[in-house]
Amino acid sequence: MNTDSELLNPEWRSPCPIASGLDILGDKWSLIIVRDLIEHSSRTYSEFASSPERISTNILASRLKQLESLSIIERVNPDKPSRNNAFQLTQRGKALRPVLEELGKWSQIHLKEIHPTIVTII
Amino acid sequence: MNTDSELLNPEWRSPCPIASGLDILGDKWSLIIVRDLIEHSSRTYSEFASSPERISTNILASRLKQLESLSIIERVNPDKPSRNNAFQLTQRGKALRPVLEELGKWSQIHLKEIHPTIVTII
DNA sequence: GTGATTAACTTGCAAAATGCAAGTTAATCA
DNA sequence: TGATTAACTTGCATTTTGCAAGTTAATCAC
Repeated sequence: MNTDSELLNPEWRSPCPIASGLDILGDKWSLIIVRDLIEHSSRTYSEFASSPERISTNILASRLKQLESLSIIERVNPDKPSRNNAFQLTQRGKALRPVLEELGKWSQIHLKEIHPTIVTII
Repeated sequence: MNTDSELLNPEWRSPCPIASGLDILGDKWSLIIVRDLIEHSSRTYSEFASSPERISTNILASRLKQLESLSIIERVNPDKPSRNNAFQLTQRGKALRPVLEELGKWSQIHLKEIHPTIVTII
């Protein structure tokens, strides 16, 4: 599990902004969560869990904590109990949209020949 | 290690372009290699290994194979022996530049308060 | 109000990926 | 032609991921 210290000070491999972005977002799941929140604007724990990529619940909990600690996502109702208390993007999280848009565009063009069922949007 | 089958048909979690991009590039190292090639246009194995992020050599070899199998990178001299035979980006690899640019921009703005030594470019 | 349901997690363990140090091989240099 | 070294590979420890099952507390039906 993630300790508070891991959440509050990630380990940075270098001063490079690209490497630093990958230090916190460079894995298979973090940006999937951000994508869900760009598409749906607000999502509960179980809605994330039922996305087609099927993240497992322990990884989901761990990533939500990390993204919240980085102020990329936040609770819709911070003072209410967690049941049905959805997550949403902060301004910082919304600012990731161009990154995902460019990745999506690249994938649509360059993966379609090796990924037969990839979907084209727009 | 990567088998030929893993290299030739990655496992796609879903038809979503963003998820599919992350299926092949969503890890801590693949985009670091692409970044090095955007900065330097051509790099040898040992030059990659001496980047400040210090990728270990087995992971480096594995990622270079995967990126080559995806036609994101290629050998500068495909018919020469591998010693001093550098890698370069293909057109497909060069097309990742906007993804890295957007990630770099985001990181410069949003990580500087939690990453004291992050570098600002431009 | 109370018992059943269920959303939001946590836990335990197996499997896979990563990281480190040391080794191997073959091209080139002196 | 022997020494050097770039480009890997191998073996093993550590960390991360994934799966299945369990726990807890809020809400719903009565």
